[in-house]
Amino acid sequence: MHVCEDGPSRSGGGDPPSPRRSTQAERRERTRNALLESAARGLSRYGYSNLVLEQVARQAGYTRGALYHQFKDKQDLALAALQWVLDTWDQEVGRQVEQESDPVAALLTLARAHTVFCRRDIARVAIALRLEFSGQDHPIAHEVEKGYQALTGTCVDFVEAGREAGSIPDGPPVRDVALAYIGAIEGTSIALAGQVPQDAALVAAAAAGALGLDPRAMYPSYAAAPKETHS
Amino acid sequence: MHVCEDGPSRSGGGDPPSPRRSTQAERRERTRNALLESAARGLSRYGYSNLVLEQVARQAGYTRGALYHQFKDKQDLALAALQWVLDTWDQEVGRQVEQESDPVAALLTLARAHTVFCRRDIARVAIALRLEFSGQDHPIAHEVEKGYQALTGTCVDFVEAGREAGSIPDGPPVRDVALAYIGAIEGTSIALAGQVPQDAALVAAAAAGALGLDPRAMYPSYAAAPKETHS
DNA sequence: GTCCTCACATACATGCATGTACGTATCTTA
DNA sequence: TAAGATACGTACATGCATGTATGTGAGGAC
Repeated sequence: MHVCEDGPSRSGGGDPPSPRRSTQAERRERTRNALLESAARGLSRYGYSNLVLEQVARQAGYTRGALYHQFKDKQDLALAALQWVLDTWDQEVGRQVEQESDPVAALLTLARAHTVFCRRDIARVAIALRLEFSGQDHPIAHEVEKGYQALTGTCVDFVEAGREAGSIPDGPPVRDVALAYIGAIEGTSIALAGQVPQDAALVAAAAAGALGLDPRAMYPSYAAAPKETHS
Repeated sequence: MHVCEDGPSRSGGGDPPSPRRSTQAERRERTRNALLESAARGLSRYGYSNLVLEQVARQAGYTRGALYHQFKDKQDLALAALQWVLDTWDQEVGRQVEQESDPVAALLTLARAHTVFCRRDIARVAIALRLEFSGQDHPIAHEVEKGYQALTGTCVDFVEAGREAGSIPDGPPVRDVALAYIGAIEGTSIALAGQVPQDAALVAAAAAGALGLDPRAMYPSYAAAPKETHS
């Protein structure tokens, strides 16, 4: 967002059709974002069918009129909210993962960053929509599955790279391991929502377990434990 | 159920007011079970709000009339279906866990048995209801939370016992570990639904990770994975 | 300043699922 | 067999949320 404030007054010299600053568009964007965030919270809390647009709009400080002015219908709003959450996820989680070179480090960073991401109310949007629409021929189902498939693809690549590098042991098919890894992260992140200090370490431990890695090597909390060398 | 079949024909001699076999109650029970199973599948697939009673009854071979004759309203049906699932879980999973003496063995048995339990359509009932009602003051929410708290209590006890026995390493608070363990099992079980051969081992691995145990010690798949005609 | 457009609010219409009242057939008791 | 109860089907009423049409006031172009 390369905006500064309002009150443009760019009354300088030669200015072609340069809108000094589109106050209209800015206003529109603001309310749109407020509606999207409210919708995302509502979806995460109540799911799609239980989501009442009156409450969504009210919680954002508007009425249903504003909502129907920006979005075609309820489904359109849900899709936009989902996209908004996925974008936020990419910014906050994907960005960190990209900076890791080692595949195992990337997977564990993803687990921890996702846990932090889940500390908000927005976190259960994806799983809620998936539970409600999975297996149906519905645009929302398709969008959610697309997101999951992208994530799965990334994880499959990391697991494969880790196995080739020898840092992830052989075992079940790579795809199944990746699915288990994702499921473990999601499940533990939701189960531990709010347990702020310990959540990241435990999610990483569960993720490590799905990958076949010793979880005690992951975080300092377990470092003090007696070295239980396996047979 | 101590029933045999229908067609009694107990036309022997002296028969006092012995109802040959309560055909009415039996009939009622049959349709009740059919409706409960249908409702459980529906809840697992669509959630509560998306659950249409017309479909529930139809899928069981009845109409909404039969449903409203047996259950007070939709909420009553959902509560009964939830109870039905929990009872089934106790029979199929809890029974096996009780027979384990070692706490770690019990926890891993629970993980594997739960995975097998989840291979049906009934499995997502609990998490679906929890997602839809958590944080609300609703009877369904209370019932679901009661079930989760019972499970959590059991797992907390096992983790404590395991730590005292030295088979589970020290680390985060016991309760957090138990929550992570349960979340890992749920998440992986759902994510791997259908991957019949490998699911149990991977769920056990994720659960082991949450507990701080080396997952490779858990299942033979990782012990000897030499072949693997990976493409 | 006039006109137009856009952002948003308000009021109305529609649909759909729930819940209820009532009708019918089967079983039970005498 | 007759009378009552019970299991279930059918038809109607209600509520609630969505979607649409219409109104109002604040920008922006001239």
